[in-house]
Amino acid sequence: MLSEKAKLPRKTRNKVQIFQSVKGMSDILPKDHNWWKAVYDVGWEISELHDFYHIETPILEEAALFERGVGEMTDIVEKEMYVFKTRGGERVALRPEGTSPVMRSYLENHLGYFSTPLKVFYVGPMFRYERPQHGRSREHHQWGFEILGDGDAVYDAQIILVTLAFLNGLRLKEPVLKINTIGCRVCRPNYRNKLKDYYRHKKNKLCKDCERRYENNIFRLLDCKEPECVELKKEAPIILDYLCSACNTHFRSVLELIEDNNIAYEPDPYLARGLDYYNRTVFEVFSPSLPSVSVAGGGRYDYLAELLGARPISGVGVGIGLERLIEAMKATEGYVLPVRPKPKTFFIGVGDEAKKASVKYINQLRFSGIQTLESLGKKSLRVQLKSADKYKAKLAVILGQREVFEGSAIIRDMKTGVQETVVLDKLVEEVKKRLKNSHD
RNA sequence: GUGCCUAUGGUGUAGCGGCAACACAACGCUCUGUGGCAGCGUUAUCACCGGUUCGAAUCCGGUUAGGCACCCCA
Repeated sequence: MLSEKAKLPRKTRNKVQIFQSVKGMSDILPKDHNWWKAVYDVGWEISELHDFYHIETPILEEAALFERGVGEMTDIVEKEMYVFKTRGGERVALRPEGTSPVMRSYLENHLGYFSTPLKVFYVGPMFRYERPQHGRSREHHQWGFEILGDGDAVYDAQIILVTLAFLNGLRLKEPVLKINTIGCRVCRPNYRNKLKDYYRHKKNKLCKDCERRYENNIFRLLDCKEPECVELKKEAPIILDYLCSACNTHFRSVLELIEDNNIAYEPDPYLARGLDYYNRTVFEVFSPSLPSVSVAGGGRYDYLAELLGARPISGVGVGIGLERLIEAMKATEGYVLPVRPKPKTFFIGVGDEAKKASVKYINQLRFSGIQTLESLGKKSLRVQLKSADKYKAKLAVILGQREVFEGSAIIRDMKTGVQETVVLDKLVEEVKKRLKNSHD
């Protein structure tokens, strides 16, 4: 439990305490405007191209939804979920992941009637009470794609394709797709037994953590990095040899489909996922510019609906970590954002009368779809022009007392310094004309 | 939850027991109707509390916060 005593904020100024964001949560700042805009713009465009529809579920859900869906024994639910009681006594949780809420909504709103399979995407914050670290915080944002209502391998492939299309649309270089299958409830227990058999007499050679994993989560033992465990792993049975024929066929189909689309992938027989609802296909995507953590992870979850107490409904989906994605974009050498900013117009008003008129004409320009900046709080023409330069405006409109009196305005091309006087009432079309002629 | 490291203007750093310095950013002025340059100015009781000392940003202890690794994950 957290201490009841309020913790002192770190920063103090003249003995006044300054608040800071709670541990592990950070602000998305104006300086990153273009990065987030690129992600949202590309995300929406790709989603529509791939026939995914928007869905948003509440950030708060009944805690039991995740306990049953994600699994009570998983780390996410056991030690990372924000759970609390509301004033009315309901036990709720900040969502740690997006798939269970989407399935809840599917069942509650009978979304199968909208289309089968249902293809949806969502974007929003997820919360996990973890120790913050590089690439990991207590609040992060995910873009998710889900396909519900059909278990065919073509949908596993489509989830992977839309994920890579998203990354490609953002010009993320050479994403690495790691893929595996974890079988189903027929073949997975079978494989688990084989693994137990293999390690039974080697337990004493494993590292401390893996001794524990042998009992709790034997699959995790396979991606341990301790040298002795890596050595033992070499001879360990791999799941591909123990798949039932249905799972085997399914996995082969998925691989064939992504090969047909020229997607490079790395089979990773040790890839597992930490959520109970997954079966068959699991995958993760890495960026070479951010190799330590995955930017996306997903898989098939044909058991989720049953775990939630409904009839079986197949599903497959992916979560893309947006902070990690943006970090990977930033870390890519020579990276260029895919969205081109529109040319901006800077409006300068000098003198009280002109300032008043400026507000009106700025509003007209904006109404016509022209991004218009200003720093009317500043007095002199020189200083306002300086701002125009700083914000890299394409054009500056100058309105002084003289112009207001004459019913005119000056349009200045910020690059060439060429100025023209135009009729004030035709300002919008004159500005439009000059923006259209520009090539950048 | 375990271990390790760090804390000086808005940002990045210097100072290593004796006057808190530099670069960049922001804002202002030189310059009241014309930007990019230049000069000047403003922005820090050195995270907090306590100890050692004639003297502490500097050494010691505690607190808080942040970072990194493990666990796990987007």
